[in-house]
Amino acid sequence: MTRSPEFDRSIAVDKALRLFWRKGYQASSLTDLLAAMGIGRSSFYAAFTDKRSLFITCLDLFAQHTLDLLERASAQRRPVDALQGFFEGDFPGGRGAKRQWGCLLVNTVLEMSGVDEDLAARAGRHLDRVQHVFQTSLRSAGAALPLAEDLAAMLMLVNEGVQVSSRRAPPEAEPPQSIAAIFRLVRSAIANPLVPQVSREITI
Amino acid sequence: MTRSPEFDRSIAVDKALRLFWRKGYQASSLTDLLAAMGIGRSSFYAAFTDKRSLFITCLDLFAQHTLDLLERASAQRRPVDALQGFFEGDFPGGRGAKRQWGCLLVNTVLEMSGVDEDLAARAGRHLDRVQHVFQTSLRSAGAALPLAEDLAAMLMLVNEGVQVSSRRAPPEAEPPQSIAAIFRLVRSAIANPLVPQVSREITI
DNA sequence: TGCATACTGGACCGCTTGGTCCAGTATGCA
DNA sequence: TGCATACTGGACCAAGCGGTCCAGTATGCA
Repeated sequence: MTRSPEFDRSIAVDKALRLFWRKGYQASSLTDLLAAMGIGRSSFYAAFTDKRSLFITCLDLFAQHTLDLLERASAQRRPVDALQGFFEGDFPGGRGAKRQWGCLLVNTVLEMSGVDEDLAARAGRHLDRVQHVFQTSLRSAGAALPLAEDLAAMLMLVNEGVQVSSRRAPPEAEPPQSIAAIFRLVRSAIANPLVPQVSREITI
Repeated sequence: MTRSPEFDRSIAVDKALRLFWRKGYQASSLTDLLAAMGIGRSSFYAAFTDKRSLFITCLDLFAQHTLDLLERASAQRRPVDALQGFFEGDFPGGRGAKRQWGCLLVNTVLEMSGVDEDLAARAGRHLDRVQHVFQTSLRSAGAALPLAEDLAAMLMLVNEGVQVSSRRAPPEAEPPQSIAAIFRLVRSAIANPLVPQVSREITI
């Protein structure tokens, strides 16, 4: 009765995700996508409606993978260790994939704001959820609320920055030393909250 | 004899720069560019050869503006204050422009790597020069060499990250509190270099 | 074996893209 | 005033884009 598609949907989505991840939304042409996914045009539109719809699927999938990974890492290690491991390159798609292509969410915010605000906002909402996980980890590591907020926001900036520098480095490069330096700062800020806690209002 | 063009070249380049800055390279179509610059197609190709060539011009110009601004700021204020001011939104194009559209160099690295490696590498080289200025400022603020290197690399990551978060915030938003938090960490690391200086080799 | 189902490959479409070309025209000089 | 210069607007082009359509075919069931 109902024939099943001749390709594995989840594998095809994964292939598409990797292409979008590497080249961005606009630069991934339909022809590129079809070649990467190994399917024909009709099958593509039958299964995924649209290039844009497929991209949204990939975006949501990527965000879910990222959150899952963070959650699993936090369950196994001390919270700050888990965060550091995340920054140093553990990621969906295997170790090193993150450093090679950056974070699809970050890339999308940058590429699509001013071009497709809905896509940019969607990626931004996913990033908010990631930041919230950062904050939770920091709190459970002992950071008080305002400090945890600040540090989470900072890690978010760093996370976004890592993606950029990763794209400038050869794929086999070591994770940047600066990550280790940042986490030294983070640990010392948590261990010794007295120092930096001066007058949020005045400094701003 | 030689007629001068009817448009002001530097103004036209500036208009193009702003468009590229806001929308990115790929999403800025020739039609968009012509409308923004207020010139016709033939004049465009006569004056700038190519869309790509014009983009390179804009990229180099932006980098030069950025370096000039950093240099001027460092001459007027204490080095770390100058850096913080830079991060909080002083920029070519007026205060707020940076936070609104990010850093063209960062945007270009992300958009063009995997698409046009030469453009990405060019933007990356400009970013290296910016990072070198960061490092110089930090050294003159009293940071020893390895610490200055680490902090400069960290600020580079943060710089790149700021661009991303800036695109997610409304244009009139205040500079993120996390920048103030980061500079508190930076100042305390310089003032108290004992704490974080533990075993670079082991941590990596 | 034969039919109905529905998935597939590829021709095709209109549109937009970056880029070329040329006739028209404004300019500066004699 | 008239000419030579060279800049300009807009028609035009091939190529590539995302998306549609249909004939062909492999599948599962009776």
